Order: sequence, then structure tokens, then C-alpha cells
Amino acid sequence: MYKELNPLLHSQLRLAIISLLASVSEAEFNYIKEKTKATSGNISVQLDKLKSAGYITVQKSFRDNYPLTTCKITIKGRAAFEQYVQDLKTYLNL
Amino acid sequence: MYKELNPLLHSQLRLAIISLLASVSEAEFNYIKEKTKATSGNISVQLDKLKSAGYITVQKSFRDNYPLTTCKITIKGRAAFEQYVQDLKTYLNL
DNA sequence: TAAACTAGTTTATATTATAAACCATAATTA
DNA sequence: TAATTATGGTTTATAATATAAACTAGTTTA
Repeated sequence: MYKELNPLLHSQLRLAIISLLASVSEAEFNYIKEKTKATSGNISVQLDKLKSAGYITVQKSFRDNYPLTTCKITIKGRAAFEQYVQDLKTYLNL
Repeated sequence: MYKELNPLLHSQLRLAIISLLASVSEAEFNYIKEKTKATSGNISVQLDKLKSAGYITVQKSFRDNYPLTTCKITIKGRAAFEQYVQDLKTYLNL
């Protein structure tokens, strides 16, 4: 293929998540859910994949007795995202 | 979700094909194959989908006795592509 | 204390992408 | 001229991916 677009990022939801995390210092699970309008299950799965790739860190804690999942983009994740955007630009002749 | 990215175009190969067709007046099957490095089968399937969506026209003819498939982006296809690129830009905050 | 809610995870299913196998015809060569 | 290989694809089987439904574990409220 042309120019390989990182398949881990070329996914609607994972791209939305990474793009979101690239613009904030960190984000809670529910914030991601509100912003993306995706289901919890879908988000949970995609966070796992991003975490496995080392693109984000996932902190699990409690707040007001409830579980709280907080996500943060890593250096590696940010680099991958920026590379993806670059690739996409050349891909689309932008 | 955030901003719906046209799923018909948010596919590595179909995006490559549409992007390619957006930049030329028309293209032959084998030209698309060379440029994308994809397999014939995969291209055949994706051309069908793009055609079904009305994004391209597919002309079948013969040249030097061999079948020749020529593709061309439609007005609708070009509009969809441009919309996709716009959506992507806002999606990624570009 | 039972119902409803929070915050997720796991798993089953639907969708999509892809490659392998195939088809029809043409050209080549033995 | 019969067999072999090449051209230009299409069809179909499989692998990968995305998604939603069902579930878990605990909390709050009536």
C-alpha cells in the first residue's frame, strides 16, 4: 500500500481518543465517553489496545467510593499520533 | 461519536483509491493496483463499493484484446472526499 | 433490603478488510 | 495445434476489527 497508515490509529474511535488525549493533560473515562458518544464497552476495549501499544497510560483509582479510570497520552503515543497526521497529509496530498 | 467520519471513505484502500482518482481525470485498474500495491481482489471489491455508493464510475472495455477497467470519480465522490478531508481536519484539530 | 445507579469489563456478534482461489480469454512455445 | 503461461480481472473464504449486549462489582437511595 501507498503509505501505511498506522492501523492502530486508523480507527474512528481510537483516533478520537488519541486526538482528545493529545489536547488535554489527562482525561477520565466518562469524559472520553461524553466526548466520543461511544459505548463504555467499545471505549474500554479501545483503551486497552492503546495501552497495550504503549500509547497511553491508564490509572485506576477511586473517587467518592466509585472506581475512576484516568487516561493520559504517552510520549510514544503523541509521536505516533503526530506521525499518523503527517502520513495522512501526504496520503491525501494536503 | 464526535464527528462521523464517512465510513465508506475511512478505509485505507478506498481512501487511497479515491484520493488517487481525485487527482487524475481517470485511472485504469492496473494503474490503481501499481499505485496502491494492493491485490487485484481487494481492489475489485473496493471499486464495487465505491461504485455502489455512486462515488466513481467504472467503464469496462477492451484494449488490445484484453479487458480494461477504467475508473473515474464522480461529482458526488469528489464532494464526499472533500467533506471527509474537512471532517478529518476538524476531527484532528488541524 | 431491594431497586436503581455508577463505572466499568467481558464476550458474542456484526461488519469490514483482505488474500487466496478461481474464471475467461489471449498470447506464447514446443 | 495442444499445452503452458500471462492478462485482467471476480468471487469467495478467512482474518481482523468494531461494536453492542450482557455481565460484574460495588454504591446509593427509597
